[in-house]
Amino acid sequence: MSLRYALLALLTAGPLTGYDAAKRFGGSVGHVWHAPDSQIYPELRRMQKDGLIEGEQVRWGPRSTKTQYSITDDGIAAFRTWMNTPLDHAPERDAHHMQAAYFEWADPDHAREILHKHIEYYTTQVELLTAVRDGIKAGTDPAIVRRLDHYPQHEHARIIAYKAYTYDGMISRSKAEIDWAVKGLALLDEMSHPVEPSTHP
Amino acid sequence: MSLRYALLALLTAGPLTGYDAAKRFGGSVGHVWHAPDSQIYPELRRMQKDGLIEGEQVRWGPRSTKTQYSITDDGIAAFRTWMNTPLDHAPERDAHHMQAAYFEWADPDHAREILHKHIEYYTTQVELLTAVRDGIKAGTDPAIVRRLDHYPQHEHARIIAYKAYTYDGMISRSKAEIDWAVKGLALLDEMSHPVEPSTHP
DNA sequence: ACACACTATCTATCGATATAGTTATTGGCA
DNA sequence: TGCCAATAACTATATCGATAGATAGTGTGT
Repeated sequence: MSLRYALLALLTAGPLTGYDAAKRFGGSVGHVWHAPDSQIYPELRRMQKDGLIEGEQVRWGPRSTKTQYSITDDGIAAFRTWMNTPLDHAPERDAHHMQAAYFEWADPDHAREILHKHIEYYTTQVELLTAVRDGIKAGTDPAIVRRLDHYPQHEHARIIAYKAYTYDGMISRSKAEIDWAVKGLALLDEMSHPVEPSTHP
Repeated sequence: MSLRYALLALLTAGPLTGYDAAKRFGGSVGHVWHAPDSQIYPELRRMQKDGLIEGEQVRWGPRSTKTQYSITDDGIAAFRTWMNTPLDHAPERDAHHMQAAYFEWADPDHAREILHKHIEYYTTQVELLTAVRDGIKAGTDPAIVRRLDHYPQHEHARIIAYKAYTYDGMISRSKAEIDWAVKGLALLDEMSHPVEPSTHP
């Protein structure tokens, strides 16, 4: 169900084609919510059927059209309702942490490689997320620019603050993953080469 | 595919029925990997068909039997291979952070409730995870006791250390979620009631 | 003898995701 | 003019996962 609300959220910043939405989910918004186009097109049609959005054929070059979707009043109401509803917490399903729990089954070098990949991945994430957050705060991120255009000045600070807040959370989480993996490398060292006997008197 | 390896991991500590596995995923192991029984029974049959596990009919009371599965050599090899393989990182899909990004659409009181629920959930998680981790370290957790029984003494320290390490990671993550939500409450306060004009001279 | 909670297994269905395509058009560049 | 990347839209398939059941035997207590 969340894809639906992710799409409604995008549409509160103005009309989009399915292709536009797919691009967003592949770009900056995709760091919080990702979806492939094969999910987006059918979902948009379902949402139109449910009256949450309207599709309009707009010109695309001289001899073709594309479908541009706009949020309806019903869509806005549904989005507002969802925004006021606490979400359930999905049961954990974390393959990376599960794998680490059984490192005694891995070669130490492979375990190290696994943790290095983890660090690498989240280091990239931190960079990407930080860039997006800074772009949001500076008002240069294209998505936020487009959004602010649709809202009065006095709401801009709030809109920016909540988005930056979300990205701050994602950044903290990524940094926590890096810290965890670094600790794991130390643990692997500790468990691999035997402890030197103490030379204390 | 990860359910398969989660099941193999469980089976490296001894044979299990589908019901046993379902109980584990509902219990302490379930904090890292959860699966409903409706997924477990068919997956076990597929794994048997693939030669990773063997099923044996064992007596259950005077007039019934149950199927107990044991890991095969092929299963051990497959698990070891997986344990040496870095996993892909799934694209983000975080409804809670996404929702927070659009808090300007929520009533401030509802947004606060949402964050309070978040704090409540992860506070419970921290308690549960800490209890499990301490039980692992103390060697009282039933799952770890059963596992250690199957392995020589000199491996016990490693087995315990990696499992405690995993739970430490989950605990840190849960605490990070709590911190994030607490910051969110402060932000909501800041954004809701207007800043008093400074009375500085 | 019966109630009842627990153990054990299995099925059906729906929606969500991942993967991998196909088809066609546009707009810019060589 | 022809090529090509990007745009646009859609399809097909498979697996995953959530939810809600059905069915039946076991062990305990009354």
